[in-house]
Amino acid sequence: MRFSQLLIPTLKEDPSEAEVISHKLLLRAGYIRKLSSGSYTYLPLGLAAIRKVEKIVREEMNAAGAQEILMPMVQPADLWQESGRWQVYGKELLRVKDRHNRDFCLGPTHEEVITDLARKNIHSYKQLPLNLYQIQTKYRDEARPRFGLMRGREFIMKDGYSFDASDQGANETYEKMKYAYHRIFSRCGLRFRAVDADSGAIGGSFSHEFMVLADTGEDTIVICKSCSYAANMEKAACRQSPPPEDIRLEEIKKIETPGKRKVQVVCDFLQITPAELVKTLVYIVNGETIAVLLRGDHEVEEVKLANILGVSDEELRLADDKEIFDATGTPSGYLGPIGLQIRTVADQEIAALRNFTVGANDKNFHLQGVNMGRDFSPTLTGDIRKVTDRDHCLLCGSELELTKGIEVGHIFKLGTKYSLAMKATFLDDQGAETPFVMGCYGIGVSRVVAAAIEQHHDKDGIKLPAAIAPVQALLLNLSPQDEEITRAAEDIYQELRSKNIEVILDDRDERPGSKFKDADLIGMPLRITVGKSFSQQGLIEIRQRADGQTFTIPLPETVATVMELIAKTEA
RNA sequence: CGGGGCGUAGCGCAGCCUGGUUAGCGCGCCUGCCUUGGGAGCAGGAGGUCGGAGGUUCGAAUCCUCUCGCCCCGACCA
Repeated sequence: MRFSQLLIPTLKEDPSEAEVISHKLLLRAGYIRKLSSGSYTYLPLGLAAIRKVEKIVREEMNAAGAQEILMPMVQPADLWQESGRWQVYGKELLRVKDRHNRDFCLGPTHEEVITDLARKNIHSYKQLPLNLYQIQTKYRDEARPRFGLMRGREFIMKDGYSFDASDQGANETYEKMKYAYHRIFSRCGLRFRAVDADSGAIGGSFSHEFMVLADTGEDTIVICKSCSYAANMEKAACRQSPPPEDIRLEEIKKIETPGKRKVQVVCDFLQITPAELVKTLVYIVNGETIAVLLRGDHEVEEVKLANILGVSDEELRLADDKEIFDATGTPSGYLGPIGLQIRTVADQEIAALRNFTVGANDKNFHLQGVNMGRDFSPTLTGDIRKVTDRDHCLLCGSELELTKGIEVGHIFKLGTKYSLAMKATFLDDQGAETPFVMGCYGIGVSRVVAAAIEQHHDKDGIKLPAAIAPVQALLLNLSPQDEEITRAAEDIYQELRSKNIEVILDDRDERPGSKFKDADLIGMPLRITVGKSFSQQGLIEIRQRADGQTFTIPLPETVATVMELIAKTEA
């Protein structure tokens, strides 16, 4: 491939629309162009990188026993009505009508289609287990697409679905997929962690997210500094504070705190720390008003709260000031658990507190010396807060670290949610009609490319890992007018091609400076330069993009050296 | 969906507040000369319904109304 004939529209300046580094570089390096908010055209380099990721995904999925298929992107509404998600899925599901006025949607995911496929074609346990996947463009009408390929409306996804005859079989398949995912992201050259995730609304028993570690990540994950524990915020647990020593329980004192409502203000006024105060939040849960007790320095994790209440997190929200007053007769800021007439959920940390401060349920008053159990009893107690970096690992007690991650993969054990809803069954070895036990496994292929750039770049441009770089080498002919140099560059080019080494020859009539700048920007692992040092000393320069290491060698050794360097990065 | 910002040449921007000649600048693009190891230089040139519609005015990129698009924060995100 010749640079002069490829569409690689590089940009000198950052496009104003891009915020995060991967978005800026993908645009500047001519990998992608935007069509409209959240949808992008993949130009030759961008597509080549995506194909590399796809290739790795295919190899590992096939090796794990999965089979590739391709399902329609436009899906009939009746399947979604059958699973119940036509109503539940919300605005993200882009719905369209055909010429007969029948309802369809653009597939954001394919559980319904695959389950329909299975129920129509799999009838016996002898056909199981079955693991199918596809790599396809997905459409989700995102409320707010952002960050280029990171969160688009339209994006390329590998989605896989497994069908097992038993729960145990499904667990084994899940583990196989987990292993395959580790291999896939390792081969892509990514630093990542698999974290425990909340399987929440989807149902099913467990779920892991594969998170690429990067500051621009949209998700917060919790990882242990010394053991392997890792979880996302919704799921992360930590050690409870130790049970208190024998402390004398004080009497309750009512103290006037005029105008002091915010935790920090009350604490400053009373000369205590937020950890010695218990705040009372009010939630509306399916119309019911519920009080939530939490240490002053902690925050609610709504997914955990929803789980303990046995509802979905969409069914709860914070009450506004008027709702609080109507339900409790007290303005917000002075609420407390003592004497409250509504159901109360306490975070488990409060059990470890003694003689703490709460609102008095009386405007401008707080109570000190309060103790749970003696003075009030919550309806429910449990872990309902977000873990902080001051907490300690549930498994080993070491320090925890909060870090940002980009979700590039997510695996779920679905169980029988869809097979039951859609009556997808087979006959087991006893002749009994049994629902499939399912799992589903997603990888954001286009997002992987963006995440890789977030992790691998410098001030000059992209430094994609060799495994997913569009091509392995960029060959610079610095003087297309110079016959000798051009002949040498062409010879190297032909020889590399004959050895099946992917290479782009920069044969453009540009000055050397521009070629070097573009080379750094588009970021191929190896840069091979034929220029002045060749005409003067017969030497070729090979430079590694990743670490800047440079080799100057005689022309005849060039191709062998290139092959050596490529082999080394693959090892 | 709530809050904020921005739409002027392919890209990045100025001009708008305070209306008034042919609407500017840098980069890119085209032609020629020159130059050739880190985005050179000189000369010439092409390229704009100032996002769109309506209004105010003798006159609108500029003021007003509506509308479309894009970006950011939040909500949302199987």
